[in-house]
Amino acid sequence: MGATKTEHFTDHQNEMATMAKALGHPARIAILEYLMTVDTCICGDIVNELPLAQPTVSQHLKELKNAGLIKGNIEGNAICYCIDHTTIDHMINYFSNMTSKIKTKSCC
Amino acid sequence: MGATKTEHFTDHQNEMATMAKALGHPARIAILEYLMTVDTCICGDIVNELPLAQPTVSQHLKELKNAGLIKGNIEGNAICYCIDHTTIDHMINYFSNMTSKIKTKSCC
DNA sequence: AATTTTTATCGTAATATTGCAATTAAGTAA
DNA sequence: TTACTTAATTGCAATATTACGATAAAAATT
Repeated sequence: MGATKTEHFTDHQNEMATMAKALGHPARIAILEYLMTVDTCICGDIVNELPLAQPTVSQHLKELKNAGLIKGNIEGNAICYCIDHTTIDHMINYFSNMTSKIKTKSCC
Repeated sequence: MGATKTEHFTDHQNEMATMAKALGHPARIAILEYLMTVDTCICGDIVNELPLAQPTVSQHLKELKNAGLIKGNIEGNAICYCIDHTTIDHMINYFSNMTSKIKTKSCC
């Protein structure tokens, strides 16, 4: 035991959980916010923006990439990172539509 | 090592990461979706809705509560759960505002 | 009072995450 | 070719998460 029982939940629930999990670390929130603020893809210097060692940042970038939230492109010996609009929009829509889906009256 | 270095990030980044982390499991996505669909607070039967044992569900509910996403009220020998609109709205707004903050052009 | 119902907590095993030093890989520059 | 730069990978220790059986706590029912 110890592993998440993904097979018992819908694809959509697993997909949203995967994206939320990827953002479930302040460093990865910081990376995403940084990628959002720059007006072009950024090559490299994410490491200098974060208070973490290079291997640690590399690992966080990998997780964001695995979750589909960012993309990485090889450019010479550097790598150009940017937001993956398709997946991010998918996640944003999920949360944006939440308000209209909440039918619960506050009773607690 | 192994613990998240929260002290290096802003309060807001940590707060968003905490909420995202709480939703980073399909069972907790499922719980939240269930609480959203019912038009009143639900007493108990969340366990019957999920393919997980009662202690496991109780643990997931605790994490959602710790993240501030849901509230629980004692009602006799049962507990009435419902969405915490204040925090959920906070999270929803964060993601809703993302679209306008993304200045990056797709270049990858 | 004894039983049942409902939910939380404890204890524990399996697995996953976080962080980084050391190293590797792969391109660039000298 | 020999450095230098940039980023990924490996290996490992510390910590956290996931899951559930067993048990406890607390109110309701009999």
